[in-house]
This record gives sequence, structure tokens and C-alpha cells, in this order.
Amino acid sequence: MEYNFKDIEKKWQNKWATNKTFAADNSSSKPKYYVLDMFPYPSGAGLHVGHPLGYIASDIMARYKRHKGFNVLHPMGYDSFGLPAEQYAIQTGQHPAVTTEQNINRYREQLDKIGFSFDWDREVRTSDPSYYKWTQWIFIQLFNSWYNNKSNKAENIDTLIAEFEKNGNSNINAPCDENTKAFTASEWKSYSEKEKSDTLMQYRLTYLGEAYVNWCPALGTVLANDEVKDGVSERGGHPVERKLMKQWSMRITAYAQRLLDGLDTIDWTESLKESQRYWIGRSEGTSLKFQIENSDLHLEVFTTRPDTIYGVSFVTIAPEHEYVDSITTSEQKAAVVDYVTKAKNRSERERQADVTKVSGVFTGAYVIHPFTGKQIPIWVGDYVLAGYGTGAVMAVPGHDERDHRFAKHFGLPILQVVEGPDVQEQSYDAKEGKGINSDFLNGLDVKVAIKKAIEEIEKRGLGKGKTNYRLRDAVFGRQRYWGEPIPVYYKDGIPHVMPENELPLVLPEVDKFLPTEDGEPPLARAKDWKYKGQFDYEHTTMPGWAGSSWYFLRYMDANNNSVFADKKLTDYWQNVDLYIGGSEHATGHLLYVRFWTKFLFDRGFISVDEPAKKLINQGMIQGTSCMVYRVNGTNKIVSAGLKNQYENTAIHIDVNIVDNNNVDVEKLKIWRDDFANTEFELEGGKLICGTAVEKMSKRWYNVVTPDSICEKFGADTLRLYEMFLGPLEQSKPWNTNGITGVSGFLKKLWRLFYQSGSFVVSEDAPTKPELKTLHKTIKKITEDIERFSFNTSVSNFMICVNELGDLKCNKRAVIEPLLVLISPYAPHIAEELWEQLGHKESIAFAPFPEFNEVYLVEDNFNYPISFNGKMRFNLELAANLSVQEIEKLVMEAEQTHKYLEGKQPKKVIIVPKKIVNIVM
RNA sequence: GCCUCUGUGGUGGAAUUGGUAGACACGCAGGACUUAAAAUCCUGUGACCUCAACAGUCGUGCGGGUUCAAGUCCCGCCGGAGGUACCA
Repeated sequence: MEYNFKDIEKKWQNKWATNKTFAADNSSSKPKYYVLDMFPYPSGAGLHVGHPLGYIASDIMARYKRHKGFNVLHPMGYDSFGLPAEQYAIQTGQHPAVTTEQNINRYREQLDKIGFSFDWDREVRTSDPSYYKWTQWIFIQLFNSWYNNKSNKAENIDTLIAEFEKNGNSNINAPCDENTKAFTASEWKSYSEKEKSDTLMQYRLTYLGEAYVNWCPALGTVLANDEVKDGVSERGGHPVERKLMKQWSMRITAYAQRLLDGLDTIDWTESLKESQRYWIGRSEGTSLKFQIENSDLHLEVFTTRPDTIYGVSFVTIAPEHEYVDSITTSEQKAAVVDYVTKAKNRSERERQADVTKVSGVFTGAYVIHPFTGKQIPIWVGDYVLAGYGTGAVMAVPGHDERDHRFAKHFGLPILQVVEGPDVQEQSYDAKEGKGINSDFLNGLDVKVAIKKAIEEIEKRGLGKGKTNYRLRDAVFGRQRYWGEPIPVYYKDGIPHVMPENELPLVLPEVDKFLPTEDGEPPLARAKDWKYKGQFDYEHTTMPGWAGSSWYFLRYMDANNNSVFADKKLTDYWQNVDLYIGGSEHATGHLLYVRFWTKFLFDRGFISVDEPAKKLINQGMIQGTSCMVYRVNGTNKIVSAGLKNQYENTAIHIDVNIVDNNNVDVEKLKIWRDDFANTEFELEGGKLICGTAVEKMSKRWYNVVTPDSICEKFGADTLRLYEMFLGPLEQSKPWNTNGITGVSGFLKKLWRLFYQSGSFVVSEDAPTKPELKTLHKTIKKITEDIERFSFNTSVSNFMICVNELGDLKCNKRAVIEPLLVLISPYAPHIAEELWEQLGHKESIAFAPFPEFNEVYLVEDNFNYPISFNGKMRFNLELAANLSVQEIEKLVMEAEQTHKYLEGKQPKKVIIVPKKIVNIVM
């Protein structure tokens, strides 16, 4: 029987499924290991070769850890709520549940073919009512919680109500809306139900609040900050506006500091941590009040550079600032109204596109400088953002680039208050130098001056030292159909969450997936909503990231109907040991899942406060697009080598009809009708195409599916080849140039002891060279896996099999450990050969082989020990020596080494005692 | 602009703490088997000098530095990828 991957792979995939080989044990004496992949959104396009990259890596780890004696949890599921299915439903009328189901089946089929060791009994689907029941349940817990800054954790809202009844809100130190009013216990008691609800709403961790949101008219929904890129929606690229709306939001800002601190406790890539740090955007500074001239009002600003207070020559407020109307003088009224209208109509995209273009208008009003008493003009400018800090800045053109641009443009004075280069032409922003022209701050270094300034500001009651975060609360409502219904109803205009025992609130049927005529979301069309006719109900649904913010917990107890996951099981499985997924989720999913985990931890539902100990971002696999060249104005296509002779247009063609840049012309004619009558100009009888590296996408016809590779070379080859392509974390274009090497390797492995028609295995004891090859390989593979260097392990397998082939080694004592080593990478062939060697049990749980310590084998050394800063041993020579003799040689080597005359060696390596016992 | 990563043969990429650079694979060239092809196997393959071998010289983006020794560490440039931005 020659190596027939098709039969073998089918056989073992069936066996694994029937025997539930990879079902994780919920109570085991073995140590646990949890390997998780980011679950996919089941799109209509199916998997391409880029998707399995991370899954293969995690599967190798899962299988490796099983060999190492761990109880491994390695689940998979689907993030099955989302926009594309709904857009498709709008176009075709097909229910999203139906297309989602179809897509999931297709994904499952593709995943099964690759031979992953998932525990499918634990599959989750975020769109399944038995799953989103608990997503809704967590929403309710968040609603019923507030963040206590004194205990520094989330607590039940009852503790807040108790405090209100006792002391009002005077002692409460919680993140809440800026304009929360102070009240006493008796005032609280006198509040109406509505007033109480409104007040509590300002503290709840999920709340209904008015906020500027990213409104996308084309999608008819709001989007979170991380769903907007460059002023357009991430999905679909539609323009986004800012709009003030009443929305359900998550008070993630309460966790800003803990999300920041937690980063130091987890093993994630530095770049990803940096992204999150930047997104959270902590900045320390001070608030500062300016008295408005001839008015009772104070204008409050936030600054990180209070040391430059004497350099303030104007103050700028955002066009949306609440004071704009009230402070503008009648002479300036027309100009200001005109400017503010224009600024508001400017889309976010325009506003972000040309940041260097300066615009603004003088309000006619002034503030009084708190230290000099001078008159300072107030301007309106759209470079000041309404949503950050106080929406007003003190402008120091000498030491802030943006203020400088503004001052230059409008001819406002530029003052220098920090020693350094002249600031008339260019601002000096560095936080270095000594204060000048600054009264009590003169001569002080910037860092000292900042502290001194804050002290003085606080002493005079002008403001307070303050930490600001860039992070905003996350808008949680979406005006869409295909998402988790928010379990809220309204009684007399007061929002109530549903009782927990009535969950899930099932997504109701609608007649159309479009908004209603009066602009209400699709859920307003619900025919059979739970409380229809009894109460008003919430029409928005949860965003895409809701279901994925806690799914790692559900896998621990996926079929539990009475709780989101049994506490005993979450205590056992703790959190994810290894999480693999794309870096595009850095500021979305990976921030939200940390937030929910910390919340559930605070409320005592779980006992860990980070979802994943270690996280690896697999690189993207780009596509290699192919194109042919049509001569302009004709129906003629020319080969790539001839295209420069003509004016031509490149046309993308399907990569699957191209082999090694040779286009199959017959297939091309069939592929697109309009090529049927095309004239082709070939070179050397071939039509050569051009190539380009682009994102793998239907649009460029460069999608390669794992199925086609499995069909042609087998799943084991696909797995090995994807690893062989390069380091896991690096992005790289897909090409099949080297795949024959990997495929050839598996054939060689097969032939190692399948010779001339039968399996022949020798029971003889291995020779020294055979053992040397084996142990070297065990050592290298172990180290490769431990440091996630899967590409080099493939090379090391090849070296090993080549060497054993040269030695004509077919000895059981060598082949068995080798099969265990290879089994995580190429499980099907390993299982088959394992069975051929007479084993009845799956190889999956065979112990991983241990290696004898091999300390640098150097074949071409003719001295037992050499010293070149490090020790090098010729083991064959050294093995015959006693420890004493070796130590003597080491001393000699150190003393006689030519580089060490008169110097101490930098490093002394202790000779391992084990060395004399080495076999080889 | 800022942050993170990265730069090694014709190509993908090895080189774990500084210690024989280019493992392994692809490609290419030559050979064996074959009527032929496929498959398989063998040999060679960084550059320069040389008929060739031996030997030698140069070589990890560029310029410096530390070190007995630098792809690896330090300083300064240049290029590429990704992320991010009027955040005061």
C-alpha cells in the first residue's frame, strides 16, 4: 500500500469523530491546558488558506500538550451574528438564520477536512438562543452593577442604593456623567421613580445615555469607535457622521486604569499591548478654570502642560461646546453661527482628511488669565474635539504645534515660556528646558514646573490635577435585526431589564429586515415580541462584539442550561493558556473581552480577571493575484512578456486556472464568457500572466481554498506547508512553490519502513548514529514547539528523515518516537503508521519522547573540548572520559585559549555531569 | 508625525544566551532509471579569482562603535510592513 492520503485522512477523521478522541475531560487529575482560536464569522465565501494558519498552529499546541500529559481544552465555534448575513437578507429576503446555517455547515466541512482536534461537543454559536440567553444575562448583570472607585471594583447596584439612602451621593466616588448633580439622602428618598431611575442610570455599567455617536446613514446604524476607520465604516466603507443620540452604552471607561494595569500581567505581543495602551490613552494633567469676562461663567480646560500657563495667548473651544451661543457677542454672532454650521456639516472624513487646514472664528468674548489678569480672546476652532477633556483648550502657540498653526493663521501672539529654539516660526513642543517669562516658574525644569504649577492651581482653587483617558464608553445598541435583542422593556418611559428567569428573549420574526417607514430599527416590525401590547420594548440589538466578549467561558461548560458556566468548571479551566488570532482585533474584541472578564471577576462569577495568559497574532496570508493584459480597444490578450509593446489594461483572472504563471487558455475561455472569442498572443506557446501580492479576496479572484490543497496533496501536507511558509506571526503571500518538498517529505517518511510492498520494522537496538539523529531531533522539535517556531520544526523533521533514510534505519525504537514527534503536525499519517506498527490505541495520547541531553555535537572537532567563549564538545571523544578528566580539559582550554591571555573569560559554562553518560 | 515590527543567496527562510552565516525547502544545472514522460534517486548551486581542485578574498540595507569574536549588542542614517493620530 503506497501512501494514499485520501483514504488515510478520511479513515482517521471518522475514527476521531466516532470515538470522540478529543473530548476534553471536565475533571481530571492531569494539569489543564486551554488552547483557543478566535472563532470565525461564517461568511458566505467559506474558508481560504489564510484562515487555517492560526488553527493549525493551535492544533499543533493542543496535540503536543496532550502528548505531554495535559488535559487539553481545544474548542471551536462560530461568531454567527453580524452584518453581512443581514445585508444579504435585505437583498434576497432570505432569513439570516438560514444563510448562517448554510455557511456554518460549509465551514464545518472545510475544518473537518484539515483534521483539527477540536472538541465539537462544546461548539458554541453566538446566534443560538441557548447561547445568547447568557449574553443577555451578562447585559443584565452589567445593568445591575456600578463601579465603586473606593473598592476599585464593580458592585451590585443595591450597595449604591443603600448608600444613597444613607448619605445621598456625597461620598460616592464613581465614574459617572460629568453633570451628575449632588443630592442628600432625604432628597434621594423624595425622588420619583423616574428621577431615581435617571440618577441610577448615571452609575450603571450599562446605561441609556445621550452621547455623540458614529452614525452611518448607509448602514442605518451606529458604530463603535473601533468599527470606524478613517471616517468610514470598517465594513463596507460607508461615510460616518457624528450625531447626538440616546443609546445603550457600556461604561468601559470605569475600567480604563485596570485594563491598562492588566497588560503588565499578560504575555501578549508588545505591539498589541501598545495598541491597547494607546487606545486607552492615559494622560496626566490638570483641569483649569478661566473666568469669563463680564460673566459668571467659567471656562474649564484640560492641559498636560500647566507649566506653560504664562504662554497662553488665546483659548479655543470646540464648535459643539455648550458655551458657544451664550458667550458670543452680537457683533460676532453671524460669523460664529456660520462657522459652527459649516463645521457640523463637515463629515468626520473631511475633518480628518486635512488636519493641517486651519479654520476658526473669534467669539468676541474674553477670559481673564488667572495669573496675569490679562484679557485672553476666546476662539472657536474645529481642531478642538468636543468629546475629549472639556472640549476647550488653553492655547499655547509657543509650545504646541496645533496652537501654533492656529495662531500663525489668525495672527495671534506667540509667547515663549520655555527656554529653547525661537518659537516664532516653529513651536517647541519638547518637555525639556527651563521656564522663562513665567514668574514663579522661571528657572524650573519642565517636569518640576508642571508639578509646581499644579500645586499652585490647586492652592488657588482654579482646578485640580487630573488623569484623562482617551477611551470612550462603548455604544452598545445597533439599529439592526441580526443580533442579540437587548432584554429591556419600558414601563411609563422607564427602562427595566427583563427578569432573568424569562431569558432568553428570543429574536422575533419580522416581515422585512429594513428599518420602518418612520426610521425605527427592524425590530419595530416584530410580530411576536414577548411583551407585545403590554409594554414598549427596546428596538436595538447588541453589537457584533457582545457574543465574543465571553465565549471563552462558555466552552468550559457549553451545554449548561441553568448558568452561563458552572463555577466549578470555570475555576478548573481558569482562563485561556494560549490564544491565537489576528491582530486586527487589538482595540475591539480583545479590549471588550478583557473588560467583561474583569467585570465577571469583580462580581464573583469567575475567579480570573484576564481572559488569556498568552496571545499570539498569526500573520495574514496574502493572495498572489494573476492578471492578463488586454490590448486597449481590441479583443486581444497578450502574454506578460509582450505587454510592453502595446497600450494595455491588466485584468485580474482566477488564480486557480494558472499554474506556475502559465495560464490555461482553454479554462480561461470557459471561466469568463467574453474570453471565448478573444484572440491570444502567446510567447513560446504559453500565455504567461503577471502577478501581484494583494489581500486574498473574491474581488481579485486570488482566493485559494484549503479544500483544493487537501484534494491535491492531502491535509497533512497542507498543515506542514502552512507552517513551513515562514514564522507564524509574519505576514506572507500564499504560493505553492515549495509544496512538493513537503509532500515529498511525507512520502519519504512513509517509505522509511514501507519497503518493496510491505511494512518492515526491525526490532534491533539502534546504533549510535541512529540514536544521535533521533535525540537531536527530539530536542530540536521540543524546543521549536515551546517557542512557537513551527516552521523550523518542519525543517528538522526533513533533516531527521533524510538522515534516517541515509542510515537505512527502520528500527522500531527510532520510528515510534519519531511518529509521536510528527503526530501534532501531520496527525493522519502518524496515526496510520502507528497502527501499522501494531498499536491499537490512538497515537494522540502516547507520551512525548524525552531526549538525552546532547551538548553540542561537533563532528569535525578532533579535540574533546574546545573553548571559544562557549564550550564545545566532541561527544564521541568526550563520552569516554570521566568527569574529572573533562573538568581538567575545560580548565586547560580556558587557560590556553589564545584570546584569553591575561583576561578573564566572560562566561564559564559548567560541564554537565551527564555528559559521561551520553550514549552517542 | 508617533508607536510596533522588519531588512540575510535567484526565491521562502535557518542561525535559541554574541561563537564555523546561508540549515531545510523551492528554483536552476548536470547525471541515473525510462522508448519517452511522470515519479524516484544522486551530484552541484552566495559572490569574486581559478580549466579544475586546494587555497584565498569579499559577503547578513548603509556609515560608525564595543568585543578576541557582531546577522545578533550600542550610536547615527536609509528602505519595507502594520497600527495610529488635531486627544490639548
